[in-house]
Amino acid sequence: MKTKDNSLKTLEQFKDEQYGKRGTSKREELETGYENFKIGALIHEARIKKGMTQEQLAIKAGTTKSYISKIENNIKEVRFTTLQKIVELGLGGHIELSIKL
Amino acid sequence: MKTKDNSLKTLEQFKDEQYGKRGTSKREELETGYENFKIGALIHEARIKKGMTQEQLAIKAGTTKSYISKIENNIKEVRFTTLQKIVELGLGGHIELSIKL
DNA sequence: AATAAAGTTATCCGATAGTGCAACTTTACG
DNA sequence: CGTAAAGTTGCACTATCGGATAACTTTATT
Repeated sequence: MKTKDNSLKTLEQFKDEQYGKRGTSKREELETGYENFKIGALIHEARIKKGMTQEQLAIKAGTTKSYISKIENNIKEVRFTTLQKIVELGLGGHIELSIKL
Repeated sequence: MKTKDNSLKTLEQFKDEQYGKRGTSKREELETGYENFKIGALIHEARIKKGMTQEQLAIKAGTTKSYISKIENNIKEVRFTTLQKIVELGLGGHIELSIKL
């Protein structure tokens, strides 16, 4: 459970909660890395917007709720096709991706 | 060199761009994006637009040209963070990704 | 035609994505 | 409060990504 009132978090709030409390210095990694956190935060945000639980999303996407949790918290890396599977099958949406040069 | 159609530069054209004129880059407006896409084609197109070889891209991105080739031909799956690494470090660009519900 | 650059393909193998189960914690709600 | 739903975490396991190297084919240039 993320919020008490069903409202969406900002990305900063999400980062604070997920990475600020552990004591591990993953925070610096967030700022200088490849912005991996965006994936988990994006999926989380999209799922909440659809009003789905992790388990509902997992079943639709053909995976497990534990895996969804790990992805949303950036514990596991995601293969790109897996990301597409979760978004398209699970959330009923689609990914728009562009490479800006 | 893959084909002799217009999408690929000759070696001389490439050298002109890379080592010749170091003036203002006119590539900033380049963008490669799809909704229904094969990730390999996306990377390939972006690489050609930057006038880079697979090997140059590989070195910049911290990988090998054989891996770049396999990705462009959709032989290997790509981890999302690897995709970011290739685009940001290798191509000097960035990914814009959004989930449409 | 010869040579070199660019790209493809093959193979090995350590690292890790992803599965599945289960126990645990946190939150929601009567 | 007590219960259940939602979410988190851990562990063992399998599939495969991805690094490294090298041989090979295709294309470009002289």
